[in-house]
Amino acid sequence: MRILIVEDEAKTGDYLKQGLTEAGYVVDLARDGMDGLHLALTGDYDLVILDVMLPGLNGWQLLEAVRRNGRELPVLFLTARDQVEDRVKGLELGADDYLVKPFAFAELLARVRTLFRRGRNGTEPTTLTVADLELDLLRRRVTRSSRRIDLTAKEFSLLELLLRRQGEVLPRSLIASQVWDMNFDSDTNVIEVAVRRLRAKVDDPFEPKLIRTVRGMGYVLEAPDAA
Amino acid sequence: MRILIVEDEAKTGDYLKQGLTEAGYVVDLARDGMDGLHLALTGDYDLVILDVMLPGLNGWQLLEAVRRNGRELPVLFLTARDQVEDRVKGLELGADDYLVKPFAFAELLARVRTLFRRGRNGTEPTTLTVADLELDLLRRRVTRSSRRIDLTAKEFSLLELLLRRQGEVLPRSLIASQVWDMNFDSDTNVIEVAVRRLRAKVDDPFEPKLIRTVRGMGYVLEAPDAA
DNA sequence: GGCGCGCGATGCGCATTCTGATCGTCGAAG
DNA sequence: CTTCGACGATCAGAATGCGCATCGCGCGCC
Repeated sequence: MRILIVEDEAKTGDYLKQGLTEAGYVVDLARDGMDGLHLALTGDYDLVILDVMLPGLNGWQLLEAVRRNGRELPVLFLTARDQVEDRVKGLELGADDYLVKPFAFAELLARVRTLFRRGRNGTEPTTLTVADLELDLLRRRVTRSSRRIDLTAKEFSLLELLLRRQGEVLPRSLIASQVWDMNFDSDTNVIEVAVRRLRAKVDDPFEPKLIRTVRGMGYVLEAPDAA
Repeated sequence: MRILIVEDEAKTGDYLKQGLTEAGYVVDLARDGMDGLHLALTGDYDLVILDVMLPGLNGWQLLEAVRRNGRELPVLFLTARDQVEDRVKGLELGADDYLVKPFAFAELLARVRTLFRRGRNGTEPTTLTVADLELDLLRRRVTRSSRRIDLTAKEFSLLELLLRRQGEVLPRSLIASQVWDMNFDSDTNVIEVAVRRLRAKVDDPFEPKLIRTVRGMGYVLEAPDAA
């Protein structure tokens, strides 16, 4: 299992390389976009981890070049929190997943493993679903009962979090730190409002309701079973 | 479940140690970075709680050293509010979560439990049971005899504590500090009231009664079998 | 430069929790 | 066996604080 990391920031790059090596992968590290592209085209990698901000050639330019060469290489994007636009671009270009910096290493590892699984079984669609609700990470599209739903960036991000951890009650502090980059100032209710808007789009026109409020605790997304 | 706390400030350290011990964990406390590192590498811990500001060796240096030794140890960072930079560094180094000081103890406890669930993948169970009573931590749901019971936040928290320490007689002072964030003012009877409400939901409609009062001592939850 | 849409802040209603008073019960001692 | 003291149980009203709907600003797009 060979992984190529393209990351210019030395500290992060070394850290990633070390961690993934310890996890049992063979890892190469390129420090800029041109090196990265060269390695990606010549080396025989099973996965590329790609920083968006790179000197020389940025992440999605690199990805574009790789795709033009007809490579099916799975790509995992790393983006800073304020580069959502880039992230979207990357996904449209055929990145298979992305991770917002800063991230927990365990999270990265999990994504990497998922990508490998996918790679072997042929390309599975990168979608998250619950009941008749479906979220397509690549196309950034949401449907429910086959009806297309348009979401804003925040709404999408929130729904994505809820879907990734479906069945779990997510405390507001967690949501705040994941979807916004704030350390929960309790004197704001942005979260409630965001949930309200999300519900208006994905729950109000449909049955059953998937987003449940757990008073004093947070929110869960789940298919309400009997009992 | 063994936890290592590395914290130089005596007050905070003692407070954490006491609280986590009462919650049922085995806790060691190191007062500086070098001690902490030594313990982290030699002791067999399931989680490290790490202050960023430490004499000798700071939090992320310690973390880096641990990672270099190939340890998969889950790490929870404690950072002051104005040390967001440090926090980011910590996360890049593979911290699994962070908490901004000052924090509510309940918040810490919740994070610790989440880390156990995720890190060890089920070492810490996601559901607690006694007799036909079942409590699902992730979904925050309670059932008895397969009948769904809706609990409020406080009720849930209280029942969770009783279940985690089932068979033990829990003094009121302990309950007060774990479920409420207070140091027992004896001139209130909130606990009795809360126990009453909880009993009304989980014991009154069922047999056998699981919550028992031990006069002069506190409360126990247990299945009243022979003995 | 105007317009529209997405975002975050303010004020209300209600579930939940606490307060305080009273009643019940357990245990010990006369 | 009876009585008394103390601790715990219970109840109803009060207060807290949470979650929701509405409102106005501001950014981005045309």
